[in-house]
Amino acid sequence: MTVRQDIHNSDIPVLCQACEARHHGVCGALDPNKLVALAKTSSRRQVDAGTELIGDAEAIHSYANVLSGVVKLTKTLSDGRQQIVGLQFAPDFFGRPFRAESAINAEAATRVSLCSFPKAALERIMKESPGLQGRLLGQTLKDLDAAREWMVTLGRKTAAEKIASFLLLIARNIDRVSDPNMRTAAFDLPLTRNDIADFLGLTIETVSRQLTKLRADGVIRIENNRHVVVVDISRLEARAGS
Amino acid sequence: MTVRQDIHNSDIPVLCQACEARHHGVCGALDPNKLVALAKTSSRRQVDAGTELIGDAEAIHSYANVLSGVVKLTKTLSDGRQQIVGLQFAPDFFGRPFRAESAINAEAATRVSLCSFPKAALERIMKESPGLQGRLLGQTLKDLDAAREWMVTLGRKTAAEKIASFLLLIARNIDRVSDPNMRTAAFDLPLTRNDIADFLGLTIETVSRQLTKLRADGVIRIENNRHVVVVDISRLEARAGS
DNA sequence: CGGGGTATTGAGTTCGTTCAAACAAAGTGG
DNA sequence: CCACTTTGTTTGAACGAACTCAATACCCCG
Repeated sequence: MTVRQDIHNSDIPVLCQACEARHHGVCGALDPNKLVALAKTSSRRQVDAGTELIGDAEAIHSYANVLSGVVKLTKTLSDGRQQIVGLQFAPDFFGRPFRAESAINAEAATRVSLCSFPKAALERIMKESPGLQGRLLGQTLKDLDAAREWMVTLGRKTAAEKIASFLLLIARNIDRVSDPNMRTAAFDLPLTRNDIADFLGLTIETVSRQLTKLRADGVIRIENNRHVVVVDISRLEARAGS
Repeated sequence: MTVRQDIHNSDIPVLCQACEARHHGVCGALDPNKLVALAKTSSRRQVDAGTELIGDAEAIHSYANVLSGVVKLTKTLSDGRQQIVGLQFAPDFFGRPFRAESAINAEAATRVSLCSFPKAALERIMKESPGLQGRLLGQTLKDLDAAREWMVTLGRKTAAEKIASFLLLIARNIDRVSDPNMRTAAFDLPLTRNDIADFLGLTIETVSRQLTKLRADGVIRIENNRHVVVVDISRLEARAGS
């Protein structure tokens, strides 16, 4: 990708010029001055799948934009039962404003690249840029909508419908099938069977059986356990129980 | 309750003086001038249980503070299966900023009194009062935390644990048992068995059986189907599966 | 080729559901 | 005032979807 060199971009920190978050993420609310200030304290990094980003009941030191990969947010009961309560895809923002402690655990589900900045820096800039607070509210509302949507899936859908809903969620976020005339999709699953089970409130065996059933029915193909080809998206939607 | 007549309160609209939302709710962010402006367009009203406040896919015309009673937020699948995705207690704010359409349905679960204001008025004042946006973000984060907490309940808890978690939620919000040395609680259930089932992702029969079991085990007493006395809160907590 | 993590498949069980009936409280109207 | 509906709740018996436990298969990587 070539970086545009016109006069406007010259004010934008190099780090941010090609960043998706600058257009659709929280950084889009910032003028060049603020962006420079934030970029000074921010740092990009790549982490492997399985890296813990925010520990449950740990102090929160930083916020981050997800630039690529998938971050899973989990909660765990005292006896070890686990539930994934959210997935963050690029260019989502994550972190917990206005709270010293996090009630959830954030972990890289895949290899993830992040742009993170210290809590203090973001909160200072937030005071000066009301637009940033609005973006943050927007992100939070989006997360809330997603959480409530998933509550329906968890509380009222069958195992078969849960799996179909999950595959659609991934297809829409990884393969970006918002286009309704797109008939097919293909992607690598960002989650293991164990993660999928923890996301859907099922066991790994049930997840496996339902995937096998979708494959046997010709709705999907699975290659190497992780790569999924959705043969016909509308057939998958029909099984997701809208 | 007597209204204080000192010089400060004289600037506060009569409607707001005794209002809980002015201290803990979104209105707390407003100075007297802004409060007067908002109060001019706002109106109090009481509605009966079952009244629809926001229809799914309907345009949103107003926001509201819940002053008393309980509002349930529901989502419905195309075949009629329903899930309650949130409960709003006083002095919660509800309504959906930045979106013309609501994806959820809001209905009074009990008799509810509301202080509602038109969408446009709130959004205008929000531009002028950055503190209000912060409060709104705070309310949204609170809702998000509650939703994620409930996702764990829906996805990973047994029917018995779901019922215990539900009773604790109600006890904490209706009877305000935040005090940890409070050993007992009593309240009227704000939801029917049907609502409880829709909140917990269960059937009414399972809800009824689990309540009967808690009663048989001496953890709770039930009077007139609606009034619940929690004999020992810590025993209920032990059954909620933290 | 072997080994370790991950995924699939099978058999039996359990928890919550479904279907059905009885019960209770609160109207409604003759 | 009492039969009769209506609505909400409880209880029972049988069923089934998802779980548990156990064995087998797959895939990557050294």
